[in-house]
Formats: sequence, structure tokens, C-alpha cells
Amino acid sequence: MAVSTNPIPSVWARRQREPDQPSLSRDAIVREAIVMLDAEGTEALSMRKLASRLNAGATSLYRHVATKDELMELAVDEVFGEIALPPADGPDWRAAATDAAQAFRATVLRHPWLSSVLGQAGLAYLGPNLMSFAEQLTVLFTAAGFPEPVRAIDTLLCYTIGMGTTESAWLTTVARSGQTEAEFIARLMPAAQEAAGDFEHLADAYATAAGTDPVTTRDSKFSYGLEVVLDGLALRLPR
Amino acid sequence: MAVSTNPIPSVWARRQREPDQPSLSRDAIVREAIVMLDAEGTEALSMRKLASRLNAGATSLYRHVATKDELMELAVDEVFGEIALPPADGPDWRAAATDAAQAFRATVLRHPWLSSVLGQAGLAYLGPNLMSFAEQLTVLFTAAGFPEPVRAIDTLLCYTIGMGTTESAWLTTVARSGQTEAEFIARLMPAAQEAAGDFEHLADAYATAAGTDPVTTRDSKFSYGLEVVLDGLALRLPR
DNA sequence: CGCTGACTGCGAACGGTGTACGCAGAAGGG
DNA sequence: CCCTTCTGCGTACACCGTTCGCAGTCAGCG
Repeated sequence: MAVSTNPIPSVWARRQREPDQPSLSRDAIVREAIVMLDAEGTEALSMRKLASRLNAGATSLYRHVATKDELMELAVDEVFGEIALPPADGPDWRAAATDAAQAFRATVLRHPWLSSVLGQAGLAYLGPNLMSFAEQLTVLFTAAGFPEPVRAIDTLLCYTIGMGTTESAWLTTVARSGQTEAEFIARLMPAAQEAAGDFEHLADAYATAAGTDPVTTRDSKFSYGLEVVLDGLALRLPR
Repeated sequence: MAVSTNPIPSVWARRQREPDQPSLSRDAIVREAIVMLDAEGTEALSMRKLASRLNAGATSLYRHVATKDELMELAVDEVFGEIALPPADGPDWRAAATDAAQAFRATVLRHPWLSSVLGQAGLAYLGPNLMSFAEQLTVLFTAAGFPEPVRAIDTLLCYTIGMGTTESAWLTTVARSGQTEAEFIARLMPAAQEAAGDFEHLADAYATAAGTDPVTTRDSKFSYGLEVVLDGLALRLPR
């Protein structure tokens, strides 16, 4: 019964490419992969599912992409291209740095799989968008007068990556539960309170955090830490 | 030939437990999993390989652990128990915070898989060691006089997690190459320089970073950022 | 026009994965 | 002694990433 999918390989069943179906291409593959990652996360992306979304056979993808890891690398760089950085020549380095960090965070939250991929493969990616991102930041911090711009950038980025990782891991967990963030928190609270157990300070912290709106809480948490880092960096400027 | 492993199920082939082989237990499973993760990383850990290391059948593990994800959760909490935190009642909050961050970083670097797992599952872990870790930090920052100890802790932890993630992703990549860190950098430089391409500032940055010892460079990079964060936090203390 | 060589798509297959299921022997308590 | 509960595990299923070799398509060239 191996012929069941294409019963009689006759002349009439010839493949006739739809002209608007622009055939497979590396770009199309990467774009569709990102859509799938955004919608269902890292684990849901398989070469077979991706291919069938593109009306292609699973192994056809390998004509355009060497390996799944390489595909991920391409997806990461593509997404880095989305980060809208402020112009680097403005007078106010601090506002620009704030914008850059917020733009980075926004992108990470828009693609929650990003941080987990970064956590596995990190910096050995040398994609053009990532390089351009790094360059623009270097220009910004150099122009601001930092004696060690690379260190300053690393500090800012590590804070942002850490917060982004933590946040998107949380949001992924929430999403998997199928509930809203507030519902999920409400459900988790009893367990958390119990786990906090004898830890008084921790239990207090949970209790005070219980009532607030989760989204604005996360936003303001990020902004608080960002100000802390920028304050610390400002002390390193000469004069 | 399905009987070849145990030809005749007779009385004489009875399983006779070695008394020093203390049978399967959740703790033993988690410990061995951590050993495997440390040695070969997340991808190399499979239930079958883990079981065979414990002289057990693959599916026997499921009597003690509901799922592979749960096993990871347990491994994460176990490793959090290793973090040696300073006493929280010392007079110098800043020294204590530095010690805590360094201890955290040391643990992350000792178990490079940790940050990538945290990046996938984050905080919904409520294990006892993780709770105790959080409690101790809360005590420390409360005693130091911070009006919002939780925010201060989050800032510090996010910086440390971000740096730890970045570092261990890098080290994992290096390890996979089978080379020393210095060798790997030497090999990567041409590609990096080429990828830097027209980006002048970036190329400069690479060039100046080329000659230094990678380990001390990473250590001092972490310390620099840590001081930045602590400076920023210190400004939030009353008085 | 016809040939040729490169390129693209793909079905089948391989060796792995996590885990559900149900059987078999061990252990402990009445 | 029997009966229940617990523990280990062989088998099986659905899925995964990837290799291989075949079959069409098409551009370039004589």
C-alpha cells in the first residue's frame, strides 16, 4: 500500500508548481520557523511539522539549511534584526541606553523562545544583525564617554538578558497552563505559601506581591533594575 | 531471538540483589543525573543512558520520578542547595552580597546546564533549596535596610543569571569544540573579524580583547558588572 | 533543437528519544 | 499462609533529526 498517497504515477499527476507558491527558500523557512516558535515554543518546532506547514517534505528543508541548530541560529539573528535601536548620536546617552534596553526586552518578550536558545548557544553566533546590534551599542557607549564601553555594554546586556530569561520562562509556564497570568498566580499562591513554609520574610514578600497587577509589576521591576544599573554605570563616567 | 538476554527464565536465573547496590531511589537518580549533566550537558542526558548507568532498566526510573521534566526540576533544586551563602547577619551587607553573587556564579559555572534549564522553566520551581536561597537573600537585604528588598534582590539576581547564562553558553560551546578556551578564541578570531566587517568599533573591541587571558578576563568582567549593580543599589539605601 | 550537469524535492530508513502499559517477582502485614 | 502493595522492567508507540539515493526541473551551451 505504499502507493496510496499517489496512486498512479501517471503523466496527469505531474507536479505543477503553483506560481504564487514561491517554492522553498532559506528566508521562507526561517520566517515560518519563527512563527511556529512564537506560537508554540521551542519544543513544538520539528523539522517535519515545519516542512508540512510549507507544503514540503520534511527532508527538503535540508537543501537550504544544514541542520536544525543552524536554523535556530538563523532565527535568532533574524529576530535580533527586529530590535529597534535609538540613534547613537543623540545628546542623552542615558535615554538612549534606556530605549535600547527596553527595545531588547520587548523583543525578548515577543519571542519567548529567544532567551532559552541564547542560554544554550550564547554568543558564538556571528550573524549580521547581531553584529550590527553590538556595533550600535558600542558606538553609543563610546560616544557617551565610557572608558571601557564593552564592559558597560556587557553589564547592561547581562542584566537585560537575565531579566528577559526569567520573565519569558515565567510567561512560557503561564502560557502552557492555558490560564491568564492573574489566574495562574492565584492558583499558584497556596502552593507557594506552603513551600515558603517557615521562611517568614519570603512569605511576607509573597503576600505583599499578591494583589498587584502582574504586567505592570513586571514592567516596573524591570525599570527599577535598569535604573540601578544605569546609576551604577553613570558613576564610571569621567568627571 | 527475543530470549537471548535471559535464555531460560528459571529459578537459577533469579535476580539476587547485590547488597551494596542500594537499589533505585529518587536521590540516587537525581545525583547520577547531575553527574551526567555536568559531564556531557543537557542533550546527552537520556532516561535510557541514565538508567543503564544505574544498572537499571529505562522505565524503572519512572517509579521514582514522574517525568523527565520533574527530574530536571529536582536536579535544579539539588544544585541550588550547593550554593554557599554567607551569614546574613554580618555588618557589611555589600561584602555579603558580593559573596552571595560570586557563590551563585560559581555554582552556575560548575553546572553549565543550570542556566539553560532555568531559561526554559524559570521560577515556577518551588523546591526547598531554592526557597531557602531566596529567604536568606531576603533576610540579608532587609537587614541591610533596603526599603524594597525584593526588587534589589531581583536586580542582583538577574544580572548574575544573565552573566552566568552567557558565560556557560560560551563555555559549553568551547567544550563541544574539544579545544581549550584560548585555542578556541584563536580559531574564532578570523571569522569574528570578518563578521565584524565594516563595523569599526566592534573590530577594535575584538582586537583589544584578543591578547588577554580568557579566564581572568571573564572573572573581572563579572566583578565589574557586580560593582556597578551594587553601586546602583547602594544609592537606594536610606540616608 | 538536444545534451548535460547542477540543483531541488522527497520517500524510505536508521538510530535515537520520552513514556504508557501490563506482567512478574519481592516485601510486608494480617 | 495469603493478600496487598511496591518495585523493576520488556515491549511497544509515536515522534524526532538526519542520511541516502532517486527523480524530476531547469539553465547554459553547443
